[in-house]
Amino acid sequence: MREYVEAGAPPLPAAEQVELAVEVFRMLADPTRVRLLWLLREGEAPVLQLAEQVGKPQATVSQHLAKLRLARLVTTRRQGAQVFYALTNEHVSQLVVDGVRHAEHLGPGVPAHHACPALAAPKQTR
Amino acid sequence: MREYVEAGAPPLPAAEQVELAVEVFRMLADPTRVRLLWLLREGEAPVLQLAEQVGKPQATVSQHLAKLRLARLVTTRRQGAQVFYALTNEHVSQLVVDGVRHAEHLGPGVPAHHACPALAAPKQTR
DNA sequence: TCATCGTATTCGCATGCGCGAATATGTAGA
DNA sequence: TCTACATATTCGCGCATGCGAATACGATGA
Repeated sequence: MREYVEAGAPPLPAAEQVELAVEVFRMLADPTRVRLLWLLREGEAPVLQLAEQVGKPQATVSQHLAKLRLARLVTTRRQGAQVFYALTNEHVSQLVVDGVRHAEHLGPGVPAHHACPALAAPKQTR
Repeated sequence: MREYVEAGAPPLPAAEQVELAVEVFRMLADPTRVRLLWLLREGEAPVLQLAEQVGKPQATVSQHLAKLRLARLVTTRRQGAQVFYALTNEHVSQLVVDGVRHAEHLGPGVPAHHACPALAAPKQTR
């Protein structure tokens, strides 16, 4: 059995890419922001509406939206005095959905269903 | 107080689900842990090897692996004095890959001042 | 049993972040 | 102009966390 090939060059991705990915994950590492992004999947919305829907003060939501905007996860559109926020692309939506769906499989007792039909979850190592 | 809105906009997912997803994202919100998970995509590995590959002291890597284990993202297998860590399932791997690939999509120019001292070089002894 | 290696844990420091309260900016309408 | 509304920003507190150094635990072999 051959193991991995270890040389002086590990298969690590570029450092900057890791940093960028971490930046995105850090944005998703907050319940309020996840809820905001989740709501924005339905379409654009102004700040006050989002604030009411997530049950947080307007200033807090504005701060979170600002961070999400800096991280390029959402974009803005002015209409009169209001500012409508929207997801930058569906990739963001996909990440959020995947995270939440993955969470289903991780409960305190891992009671999730298995995608394996007729197989009692053997150890399929990749 | 219920935090559910019945204004035609459906959907905030269950609170516990959001919390679980956030916990997963928080695990991914650290460069060292992302690198560890990335390396584990190649297969299981003991702590010291991982420590050398990510260029961090053994104690630090052990702490991160412990957190990942508590979050159910990795599993352990003893063989003699060593402990081999491995990814729990492919969902984890998928999330990491998606995050990194999404990072590529964002490209350069994320936020503002980003004086990142982060270099994945395994020779940085801080 | 002791000695050694691999791993896990504890401690203290510094940093970053979410939150709330108060305030500033800015945009329309009368 | 002034007024009202929507959003953005600043400040300070409290809490969580990554890191390194030192140490403790655990398993193997002589």
